[in-house]
Amino acid sequence: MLRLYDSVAGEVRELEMRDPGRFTMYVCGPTVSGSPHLGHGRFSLVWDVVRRWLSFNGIDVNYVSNITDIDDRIIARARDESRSETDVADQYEAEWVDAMAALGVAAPTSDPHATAFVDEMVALIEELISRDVAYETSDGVYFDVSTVPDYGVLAGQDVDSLRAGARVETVDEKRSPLDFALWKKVKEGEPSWHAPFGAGRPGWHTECVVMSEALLGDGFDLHAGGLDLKFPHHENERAQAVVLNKRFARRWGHNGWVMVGNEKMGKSLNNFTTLSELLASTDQRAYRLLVLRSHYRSPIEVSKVTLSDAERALERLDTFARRFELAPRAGQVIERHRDSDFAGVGEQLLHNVSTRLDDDLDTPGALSLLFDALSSANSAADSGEDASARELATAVAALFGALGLSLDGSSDQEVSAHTQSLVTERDAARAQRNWAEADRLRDELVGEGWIVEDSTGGTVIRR
RNA sequence: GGCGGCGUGGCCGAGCGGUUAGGCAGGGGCCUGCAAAGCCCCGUACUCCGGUUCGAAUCCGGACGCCGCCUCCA
Repeated sequence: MLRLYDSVAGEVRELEMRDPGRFTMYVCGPTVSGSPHLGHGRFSLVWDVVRRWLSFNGIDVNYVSNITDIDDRIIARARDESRSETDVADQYEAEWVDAMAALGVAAPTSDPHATAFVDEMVALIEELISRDVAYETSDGVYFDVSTVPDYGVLAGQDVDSLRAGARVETVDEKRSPLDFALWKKVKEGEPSWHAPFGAGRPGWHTECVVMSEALLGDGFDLHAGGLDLKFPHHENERAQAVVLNKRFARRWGHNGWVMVGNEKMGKSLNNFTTLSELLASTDQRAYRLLVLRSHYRSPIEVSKVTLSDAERALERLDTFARRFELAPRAGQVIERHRDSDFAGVGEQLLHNVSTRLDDDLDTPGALSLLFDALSSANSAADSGEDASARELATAVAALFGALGLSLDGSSDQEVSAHTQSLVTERDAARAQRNWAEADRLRDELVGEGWIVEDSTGGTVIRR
């Protein structure tokens, strides 16, 4: 079973399942107030890999990831652009869905929208008020963090030190600067929902508690997201649940940032590359490979250099797939372990890779094994050991598939009659050892954009 | 101010006390008519200074540099 670093325990722990064989995970999704960027891509890819790995191992994964479709920034943009909040949210949700599909991120089992759960949020807030852990002010309802004994576990600090560093002035009626909004009362021109404590909209932290509990039930197995959500978002979610004696999430996982020139990429720094920009200019698999190449908790540097680096590695993988005609195995959505993919030396590879991945998702370690195996398979094939070469190659492809990376072994291209005749002529020239003519024909093919390679079967071309 | 993280060879990036990470780029070689692909070999690496140890990139202490969280952010 997969072991992952748990942010509350502060150590790597084996995941546990509330219901054996069925894994429940909640990943905080995007606020659809703008175009998704590389940071969104990273968290999606990381947790997609976790999901795929569990699934590959025969576990049914219930993967919930929300869409926050009401929020201050959505309202601000709607106002700036003189359109409705719904319009803004719909546009960026559509962009989100497209980007996820392009990245090969499997669609969530459920994708709850915050606006569809407002009634449940209101009910939760009422309960928190009745328990006297939340209080109303003139502009909203706030959660009193002093009522949660271990508030700060995720931040790794106690309440006093958090309070000391708080950069928010206590100019309102909040009891503590750390208290956070459960409900924001409506202001002029804002969308709102009715509530006993005044019309308004839910706070972000309340949304995820309600949606995760509603769809996965209490004590679900893993709550994950980007490191920047650890505090205060996840801390605050947890506070609301814990104060009501709920177990909430059994494990908490956080992935590292995307860095841009030594700075964290983020909305506040306005230094982000959108996913559509990325996907328009690179192989769609390049970012996934980049993400897999570093540990999920480490920061990653995404640049033109690291991306093109990944693209070259993909070319090598595709060449490999072509050599072993692995195309039929490519591009499957959620792979399940199949014994037929892992025979002989391939089974050994599966074992070794599993050991790495189960150890806090050591994808860099797994990749190094896969690349080693790739070389070994090529080597075996070079020396005519076809059986073991094929065992390895099949396993390599299946394991890349398990990580969501499909190898493109396709070679069928549209070849015009003219191009085909050049190929035929070249083979004839080569048969006559007329190298000058063969080279001239090769140059002509290359001039048309083909990559030309000689094989035992003659000239092979591809784009 | 509080808390946390990082500093590895040209670049990216693993490493959690002793043995090859891996990728990309570069050099040499094998194979090939020449290429391409593939395979093999190679590189000045662990910020610095102390310490622990038979042995440290890896543990401890210190210095320097960098980043993040404590506010919306994946």
